[in-house]
Amino acid sequence: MEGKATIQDVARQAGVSIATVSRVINGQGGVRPKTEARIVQAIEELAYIRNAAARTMKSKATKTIGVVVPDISNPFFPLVMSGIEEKAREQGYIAFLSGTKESTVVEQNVLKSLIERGVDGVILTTADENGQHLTQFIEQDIPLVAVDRSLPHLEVDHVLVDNRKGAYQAIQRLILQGHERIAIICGPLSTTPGRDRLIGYKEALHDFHLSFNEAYVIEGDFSEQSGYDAVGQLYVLEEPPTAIFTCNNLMTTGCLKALDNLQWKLGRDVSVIGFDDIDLATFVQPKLTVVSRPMKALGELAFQLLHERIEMKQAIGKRSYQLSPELIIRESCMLK
Amino acid sequence: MEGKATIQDVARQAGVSIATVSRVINGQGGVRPKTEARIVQAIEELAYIRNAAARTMKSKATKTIGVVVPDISNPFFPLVMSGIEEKAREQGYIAFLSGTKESTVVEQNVLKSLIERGVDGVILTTADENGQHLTQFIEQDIPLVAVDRSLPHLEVDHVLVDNRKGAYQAIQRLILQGHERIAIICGPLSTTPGRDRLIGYKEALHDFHLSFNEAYVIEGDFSEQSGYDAVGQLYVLEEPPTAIFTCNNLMTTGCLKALDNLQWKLGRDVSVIGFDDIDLATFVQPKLTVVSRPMKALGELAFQLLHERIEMKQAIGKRSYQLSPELIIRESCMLK
DNA sequence: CCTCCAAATGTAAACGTTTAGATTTTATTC
DNA sequence: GAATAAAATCTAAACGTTTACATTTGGAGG
Repeated sequence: MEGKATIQDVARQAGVSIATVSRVINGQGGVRPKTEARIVQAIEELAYIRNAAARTMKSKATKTIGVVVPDISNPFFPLVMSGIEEKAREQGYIAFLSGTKESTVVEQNVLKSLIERGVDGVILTTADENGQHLTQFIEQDIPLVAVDRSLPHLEVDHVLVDNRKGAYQAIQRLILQGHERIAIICGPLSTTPGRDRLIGYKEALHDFHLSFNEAYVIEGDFSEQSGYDAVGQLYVLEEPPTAIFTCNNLMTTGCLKALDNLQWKLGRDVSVIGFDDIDLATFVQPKLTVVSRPMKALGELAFQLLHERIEMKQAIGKRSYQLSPELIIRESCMLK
Repeated sequence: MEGKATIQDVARQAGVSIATVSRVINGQGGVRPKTEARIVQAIEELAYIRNAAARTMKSKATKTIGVVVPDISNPFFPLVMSGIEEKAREQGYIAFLSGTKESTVVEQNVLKSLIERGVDGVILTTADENGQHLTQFIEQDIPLVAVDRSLPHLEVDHVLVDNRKGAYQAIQRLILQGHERIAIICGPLSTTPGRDRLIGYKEALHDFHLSFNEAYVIEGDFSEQSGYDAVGQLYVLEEPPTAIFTCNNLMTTGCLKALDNLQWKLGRDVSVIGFDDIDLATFVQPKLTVVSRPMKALGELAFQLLHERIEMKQAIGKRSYQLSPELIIRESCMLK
């Protein structure tokens, strides 16, 4: 009774050959009901569980995917992950989750480790959009779906948020409320989301004939600290902005902390619109107006695309989706 | 140049046998530098990546673990996961993450799926502490570590938080501030954390000679909604409590929303202490006093224990850790 | 009670590694 | 330069499946 039972053990116990057992396990039919019953019983008696490694050796597939994100503890990713994981489970897949801490090198190692383990596909929010570190990965042609951050040089599926539009909507709102000095705390311009949200900002200013002022653009790095620091910089300007648009959840958090610290009153002295609808948004007073991304849907769609690619092996062209963010209007922007 | 390169291909290219290649790959030494160089070159030329499935067939180990939690989108778990994942990566492990949606059946399926894939160990926050659904799993004797929720009937390592103490500290604080009508919105009494926090509450009342009042105990289910509803029940009491202790992050969120709705002023009409230091805590006005759990440390310790068990195969006794929570005093409890 | 055919079952090779044990090569000593 | 020991390398057998192909079995029809 030692070590895990194998298909051999089951075959012996049921008095049949391993081929027959295999057929039962895989539900391929062509087995006499009486025989099948014996086999099923043997399986239960021995608590037999099939060995995926051996199975993989023949069939290649592992029914396993990898999910690689820059930062597991950023609330955005667990929400995306939950969408992925749920859909994956429905299809009999199971997902590795790895964080890269925004490091290209770690990302490369993680991907290698995933390839070794034979994942059928990978969903990636890359730490480095230029994507040169991914060549090794691409060579293996394992299906890859980019989420949230694009890989412009790679022929892979994309699931992105329409960042330009989200930012545009936010700025438009602020402008319509009479603001003219609008600052943006944007993400690293080396990333698509960072760049696109800035573009949306500029487009809105342009469309409404407001002038663009360098001083109102602070480039953060998506961290809470950078949001905090940015507010400090804006506050000491000769003409501080009357409205601030923060480009991700963490920087929003930092921004709000800084405002609180500086006694720069949210909703009275300064209007704020944040990116991403975090818990926090409805708890600050006044409640925060935000651009909300459909995070779970992002994950679900990403898995669906990946799954399609895994199933049909023929090459299909690169597909790009841009889900629309939604402006959720609360109370943090006052009329000017 | 098609299909992934195998150790065979490398051997042919380098003009050696597969055994020698294997030795190089695994850094076992006993290979002439010149030979090794040829092999390394061949590996690079062919972009060879070793096949974990085949390797697993011989060595058993997969350098893979499973992490199973009730709810991926509850911020608590990603934080634990980040601790696990980081330590795991350092040791060359990679982790599956699965959510069970608090369902025993899903949990069972997920675990089976993990066993099939040969995980070396599992870190589990179970949906059902009685643990009967885990017998199949235990039979396989795969190392298992229980995190946050205990499995009292199972001989497995535990990494818990001292919930009793955390609750005690919170209630003690409230009592010392002069409160006598203190409510608790606790978790399901079928779970250890649910029960233990209630026990801590009772102990504190007892030690300070306050009488215990059934009406001030509301059993929630750890969901935001249940926290919200609980406050409703407390509010309509003839003698509403002057302080509320909420037993997890989601219920705290629900509680705060309800207070806001009812215009039951936090920190003025009612004091609140929450469990878990969520972002939100520093954003409500007044800032929330909380019992804070060391979530990342929880994950790190869990992996460490698991790793130890995986390494040394000899049976070691069951180990239990209780990490201490910390009372972080802010402004949400006023003197009575 | 044969024949014969389809259905059921069995046999054996392959998947890509690791590794014990056999064999070859190299270096050392006289 | 032969003998020998040590080092390097090779051969081949597993590991637990799946699956093409071979073989057996059970009945229907005569």
